[in-house]
Amino acid sequence: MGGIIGKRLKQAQKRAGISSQMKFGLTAGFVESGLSARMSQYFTGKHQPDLQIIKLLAAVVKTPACYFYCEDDQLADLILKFGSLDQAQKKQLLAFLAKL
Amino acid sequence: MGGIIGKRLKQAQKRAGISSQMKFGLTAGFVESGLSARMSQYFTGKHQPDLQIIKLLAAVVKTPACYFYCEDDQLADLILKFGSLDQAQKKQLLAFLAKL
DNA sequence: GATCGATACTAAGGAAGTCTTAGTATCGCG
DNA sequence: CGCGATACTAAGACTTCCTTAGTATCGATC
Repeated sequence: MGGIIGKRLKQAQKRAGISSQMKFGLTAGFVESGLSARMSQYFTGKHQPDLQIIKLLAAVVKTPACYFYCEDDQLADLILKFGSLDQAQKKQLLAFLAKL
Repeated sequence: MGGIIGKRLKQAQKRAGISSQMKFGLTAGFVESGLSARMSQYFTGKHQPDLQIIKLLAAVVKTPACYFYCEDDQLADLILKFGSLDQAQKKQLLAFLAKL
């Protein structure tokens, strides 16, 4: 029941090799006091961080912010991979897509 | 000033050929009273709708919800087009991406 | 096995945001 | 002009998040 944001946060943290929710938040620049509770609330889906907060977390794991709102696993995968392409590859991909 | 969500809402409304913010919201199932103000606040970026609300609006314009959080225009375009592919085409696309 | 630190989580109130109400301004049209 | 439709804004009601305080679990160390 964690909600999609929590699920994606969990995946992103694991992928980036961050050892705890706390470190995830600290690296994003959040103040330490009460952070454990806050992060937990995001991960469990109790509360929803707004886009500004998601952007800070997304930057830590070098992932497009919209990834955290994506319910479709295939599309999430696409967003992830797109984020790690260089500009030439992005053009190739969009060209391929146009011909489908 | 408008924020990315407002910008994407505007684009999506235009693309879907919806004549007003009000109709956009009504089709999404929101109650009529005060809706004009609400929609305007979303469009101008004064207030941020949460993901549940974005999902209802996204369904109206047949667009993945994460599109509305996407700041990169290229990626937004990719998300849009991905949403209109059939399953076979999606597989082709992901296969192409794997070979990049 | 007891203790300690680190981690994840929850409850409850204070803080900050959204939603509703009410109203303004603009535009096109009869 | 007068009217309806549209987009927008201000301010309070209302809802949600953030902070404080505390619980529970797990490993490691003694």
